[in-house]
Amino acid sequence: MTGQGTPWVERFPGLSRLAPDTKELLLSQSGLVEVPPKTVIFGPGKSPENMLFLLEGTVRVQQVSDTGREIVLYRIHAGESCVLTTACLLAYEDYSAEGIAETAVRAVAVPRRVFDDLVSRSKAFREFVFAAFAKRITDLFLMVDEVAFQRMDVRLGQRLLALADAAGAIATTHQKLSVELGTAREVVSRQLQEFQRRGWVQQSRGKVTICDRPALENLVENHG
Amino acid sequence: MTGQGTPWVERFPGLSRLAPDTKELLLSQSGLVEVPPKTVIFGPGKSPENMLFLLEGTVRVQQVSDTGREIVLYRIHAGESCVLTTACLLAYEDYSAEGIAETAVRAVAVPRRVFDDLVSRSKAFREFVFAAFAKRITDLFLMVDEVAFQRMDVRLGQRLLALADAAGAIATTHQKLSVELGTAREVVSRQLQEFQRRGWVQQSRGKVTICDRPALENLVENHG
DNA sequence: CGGATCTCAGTGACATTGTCACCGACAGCC
DNA sequence: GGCTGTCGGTGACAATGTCACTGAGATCCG
Repeated sequence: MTGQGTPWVERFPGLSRLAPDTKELLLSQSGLVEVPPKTVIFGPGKSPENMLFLLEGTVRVQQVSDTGREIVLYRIHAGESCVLTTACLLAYEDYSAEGIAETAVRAVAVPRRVFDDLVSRSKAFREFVFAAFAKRITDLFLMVDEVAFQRMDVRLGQRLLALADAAGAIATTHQKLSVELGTAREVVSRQLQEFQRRGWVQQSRGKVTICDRPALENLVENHG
Repeated sequence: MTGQGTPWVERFPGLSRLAPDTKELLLSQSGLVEVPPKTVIFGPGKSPENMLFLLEGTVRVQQVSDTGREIVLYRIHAGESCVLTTACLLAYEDYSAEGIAETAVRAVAVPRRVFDDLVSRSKAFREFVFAAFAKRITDLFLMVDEVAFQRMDVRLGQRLLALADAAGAIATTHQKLSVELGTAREVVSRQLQEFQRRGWVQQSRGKVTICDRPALENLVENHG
């Protein structure tokens, strides 16, 4: 898997510091995988057998409740790894989270055996792995905090700002936004109407456009 | 730290499988710590420098929101380790979780250097560590699910059942129960009144007693 | 003992959010 | 054109969160 040009390990901030022989091992023992958008990469009844390192695209990880409702837990972007989710799934069978390719995804698959070998040999690799775990766990702490204590309008404002492109446009439905926040569609509709009434956003079918970004930012900053 | 009788590593399900020399290393390079109840073991502005393995007692980990509200994230019991929380705190300074000794706690402290050495050398130790991470993360997934989607009466019922002793007694205040669930005291008071009205619990100052355990279990099972 | 003070729990009014049932508007597809 | 599915709007109601206030026990100390 030594591609032309810069090898992929250089694109991972934490991995570029690996020793040359470790990089070589990682490069030679891994394989490239590509999946189309909307592929379910892992989920109930579908465990991954490899650790993935994302080169391109994003993977959305969401929890599906037995009540049928859903909430987005986090996303894995290019330059990040799936190690922790994968590790969880390997250790515990009774999970209910699923990972879905939001875009076309290119990733490097590292077999479990190679992963374990690398953790054993390389201190830099260990630091990469533990940093990924740590980041994920602190993010989940903040997630719990947000879901438990933050007002809906603030959370919606946050997501709109995070999902908007440079022009302030967001191509999504109220339904999808409600899954982002783990709430009901009607709640999103009501909040967006209120935002529109205040002149902060414009709506059309399947699309939301931010008109007054500073106003939304102010809402988020002052959390109410 | 080679105590009399069985060494402490034998009390950890995942560690008893370590190779003899690894156990020896762990035993010789670690120290015993004891802290009184209510000690803040880690928290904002107080990073721990060691990984802890709990021999006795429990540690409560809770998130403190900037709004002043709190929620219990999980507990660490005897036979479990603090590795992941510790790892997080070492990696990220801007956390807002804190760990508090609920009881008197006896624990073994393993320096970071020794921890890293063990991860490098022992496959069994790696499995122990990754299993701990995996368990914690899947638990946090479920926690998010519960906070986002579960009804308050069901969640309160769960906690009452979990916290009650054999006689069904729970020595706690409504305030403390509200922190367990991340809600307001008034909400707990109202729910407990409803439970009492139905004859499921008895209340007195600083104490709740379960009278009809099957009824509560039924509430929890049928989640409504 | 009596009073000051604190914690604990109860209450009502109200705001926010979740649930349910239903409706019409729009887009794609024969 | 009509059929069908998705998308979004609406009103009524239930559940939960917020606020201000109350009194009942516990503790402390004079």
